[in-house]
Amino acid sequence: MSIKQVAKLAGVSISTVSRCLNSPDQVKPKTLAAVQSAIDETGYAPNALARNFRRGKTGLVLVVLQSVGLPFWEGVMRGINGVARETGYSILIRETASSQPELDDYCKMVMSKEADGIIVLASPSPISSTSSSHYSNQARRTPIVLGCENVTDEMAHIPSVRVDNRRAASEATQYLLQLGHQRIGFIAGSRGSLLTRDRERGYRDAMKASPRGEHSGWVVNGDQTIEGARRATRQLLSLPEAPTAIFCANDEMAMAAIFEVKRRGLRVPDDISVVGFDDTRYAAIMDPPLTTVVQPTEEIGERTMRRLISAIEGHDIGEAPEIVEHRLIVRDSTAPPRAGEPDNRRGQPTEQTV
Amino acid sequence: MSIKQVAKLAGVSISTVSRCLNSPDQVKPKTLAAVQSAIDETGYAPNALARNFRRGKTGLVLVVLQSVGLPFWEGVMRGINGVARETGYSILIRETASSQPELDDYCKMVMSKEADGIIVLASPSPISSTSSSHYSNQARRTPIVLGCENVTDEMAHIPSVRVDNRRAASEATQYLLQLGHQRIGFIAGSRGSLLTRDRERGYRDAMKASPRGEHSGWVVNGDQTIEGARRATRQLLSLPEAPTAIFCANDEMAMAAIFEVKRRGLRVPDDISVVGFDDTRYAAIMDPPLTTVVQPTEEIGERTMRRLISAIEGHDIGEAPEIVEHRLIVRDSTAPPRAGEPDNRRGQPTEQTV
DNA sequence: AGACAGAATGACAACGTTTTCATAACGGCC
DNA sequence: GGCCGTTATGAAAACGTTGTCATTCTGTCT
Repeated sequence: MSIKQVAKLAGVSISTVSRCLNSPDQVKPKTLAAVQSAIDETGYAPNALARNFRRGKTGLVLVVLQSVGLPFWEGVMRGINGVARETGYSILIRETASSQPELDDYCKMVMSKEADGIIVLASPSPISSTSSSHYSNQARRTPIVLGCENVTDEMAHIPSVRVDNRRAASEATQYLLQLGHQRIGFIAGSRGSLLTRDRERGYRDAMKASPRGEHSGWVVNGDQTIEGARRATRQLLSLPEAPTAIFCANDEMAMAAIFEVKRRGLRVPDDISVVGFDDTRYAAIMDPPLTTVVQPTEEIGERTMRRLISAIEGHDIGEAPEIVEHRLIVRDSTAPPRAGEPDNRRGQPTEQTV
Repeated sequence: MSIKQVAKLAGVSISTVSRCLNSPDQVKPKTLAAVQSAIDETGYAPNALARNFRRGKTGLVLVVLQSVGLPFWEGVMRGINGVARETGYSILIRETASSQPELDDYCKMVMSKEADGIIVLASPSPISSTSSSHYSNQARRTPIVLGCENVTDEMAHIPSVRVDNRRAASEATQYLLQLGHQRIGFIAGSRGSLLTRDRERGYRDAMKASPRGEHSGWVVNGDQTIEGARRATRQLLSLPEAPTAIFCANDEMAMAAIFEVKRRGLRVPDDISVVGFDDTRYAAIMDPPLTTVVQPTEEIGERTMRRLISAIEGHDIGEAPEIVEHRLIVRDSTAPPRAGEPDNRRGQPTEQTV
């Protein structure tokens, strides 16, 4: 079942068989047919291991994400996969959820030819504080692109494809301000992530520009989790002057926020408006359907992958982020604040606080 | 940066360097140290391509799933990943969402040494009608395990790890019957999938065993999609005698069903009870929190992976499915039917029907 | 000291491709 | 028919590792 048997059976040399597979136009039709039938007869399948070894390429792209199963990545992965199929790459997945290796470890996988390049979609702690210089050296030579820049500061110089998180968040906040909200809370994601910090900055930009100025007390850490966002929401709702609107750094936390708001007996959007970020597949069928910032996820995936491939092929792709367009999609989770101030102590939780 | 340079620098042969890496105890401490420092100096990283080629193993497991981003697979993938890390395998992802290759194509990837084995988590059209015999031959030699058996009939004999979908669905239906519901609708998944058919069978088992007998008209195809489930729900709600409870083949469709029920102005569970299947990460924070069947997803992932590895190592793993325990978790989306029949024409849609 | 067992190391083949280079076949032209 | 320019094919090296086998070294025992 190696190329040698096929060659013998077809009565040609192994070079010819190889040529039949890789550049059939260089071989005479008659021999091509002979080889083809020998291949059919033996059921020969080229050994990818040998080929890749010889070529010095794995044909693999390492995709690092927090966890499979987070709806946001659906579109991004679709984009990546589309380009992968088109270009012959396969996708190696590594989840950071359980263990949290450093970026260096991923770069080593490229050095040791376990993959040709890296796409980082999420990485809670991608880099140790001690090895940052080493990392830089390593990463500079390694084809690597960030999708959505959901990463920490130290990686800020690595090429990325993403929306302008800061502007998007600013616009979403402005939208709430225009509706008439003045007390707007922000539920941030995980501490380390640039993406989250950018969104927080956008929120602050908009708040600062508003007549009421900045309300730094209204930024609460939701920790990028459902539980964290619920906790954050409870915090916001128990403030002496509770916000009339909550902007969440992603849809999942918005879902959690809405859940908590309702548990207090408050209504969305009547008592509290909620805005999310991402427009995941469930945003439109939530109750109420969620006003949120939509990112062109598939495009992000595609462009991330193309940029990475370009880097793998040795081109200089620079450091500048590629910015794609976002858009605020208004659904039913937002409304002007009520004339009378919402009384956030009115409702009782319908369930024990976890 | 190959083993040769290291050998030269350390003043030893390449065999010794190789031994230092693979069985350090067979080499004298002094030479080990010399080699180690040579490795450090050169920054040498073993070429995985060459090693795998030599060993004839890819160290890769192909995981086929419908789409990254579907919450259900989160736990399963975590289980798979845990075992993978422990055993040194990496995970190759292939999504069937966009293109739908046949199972044969995946088997070919194993034959051509692109992966060592296959885990099928979902596959809408895994096998062409024409090549089933060929497939069987191929698949019988190929290490392959199904997780959750979300697959078509022709693959029924392939080893799998899953819950007893039929019994689980039957029990969930029985629960609704015990609550007092008589008219219970079922929203099925995609046509081809065994898993879905098993759940439907379980539903029918329970309905047949109940005094009211079977109501085959109440099985509607939800197509495993949000849109499909919404359509199915609308269908059920416009029946002359609309059901007072709806059992959905998965949580996502249950979310969609609840959304449609509410759009009609009906309440869950007051007017209509809804039961899901899977207990995804959003089930508990839906409005109302969803009564659903929970599967031990992480355990499924783990056992699937272990079974596959066993097959890869040449052991006979048989054909019998490994069954893991399910459990109905009751939340707030289910309640006894109201004394008075719900009037399902009362409410008006609050939004255009899509 | 010599011999010998055992440990440590080295030389080299092998894995299955691709690719370069040289050779052989081919076809057209004088 | 011989010559030449193409085109088609074959021989062999190379990719970097592992593993087998033979060899050398080390230390211990007589």
